[in-house]
Amino acid sequence: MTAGALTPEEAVAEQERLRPLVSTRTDPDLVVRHVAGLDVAYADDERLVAAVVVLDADSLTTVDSAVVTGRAEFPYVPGLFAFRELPSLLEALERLTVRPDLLVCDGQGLAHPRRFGLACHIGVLTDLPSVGVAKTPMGRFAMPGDARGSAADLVDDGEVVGRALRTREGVKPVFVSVGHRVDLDRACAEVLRLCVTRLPETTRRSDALGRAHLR
DNA sequence: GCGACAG
DNA sequence: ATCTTGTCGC
Repeated sequence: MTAGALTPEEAVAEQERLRPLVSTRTDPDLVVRHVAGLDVAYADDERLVAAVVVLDADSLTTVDSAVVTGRAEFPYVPGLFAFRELPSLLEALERLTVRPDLLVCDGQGLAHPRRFGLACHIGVLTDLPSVGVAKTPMGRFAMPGDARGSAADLVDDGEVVGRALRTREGVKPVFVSVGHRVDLDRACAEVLRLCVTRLPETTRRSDALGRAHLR
């Protein structure tokens, strides 16, 4: 037998198996000094580059990074997005020499049809606190105020699954949701302090690093 | 049957 | 995700 890729049905089953392990609680002693940003860049639908950067949360200085080139073993299917990027991202995380206190993922956490987006998945598998920061919403929301820091509930199927967060005055909000071992308020606070422009520096730098390695 | 649907 | 420069506005 070959170690074939999961079928979509098996992937859904895997999400439902792991979902109960997600924690929305923040360790009272959690101090976020090193924050990791995770992102994947694609050369085409096959070749990809997973990039992880670790920043000092106070100075926003890059203190570590890792890059892994790989191949997508799973098609892009909304709701199963994690299965496309997870293997390479986990490998990149293993190559870090600095252990992050928090993971910032490019995508959703609990704001997912089965409440188990990429941020939850990677958080549970690594047992590290994680948050999801998405550029487009997975749910409905009322537009938050114009000031930096304004926020509004992100609601899906009658549940608050995350928050639309204005990270920069007058600019379209981002969508923050809990991944693992952190609460929504703390998640938003951590994301906000990482933002100089609309997107967190963690995602901006991991994105730039990944693209640079496509060549 | 038709639309929705992270990256 | 990716294809893509200059340009309008504060």
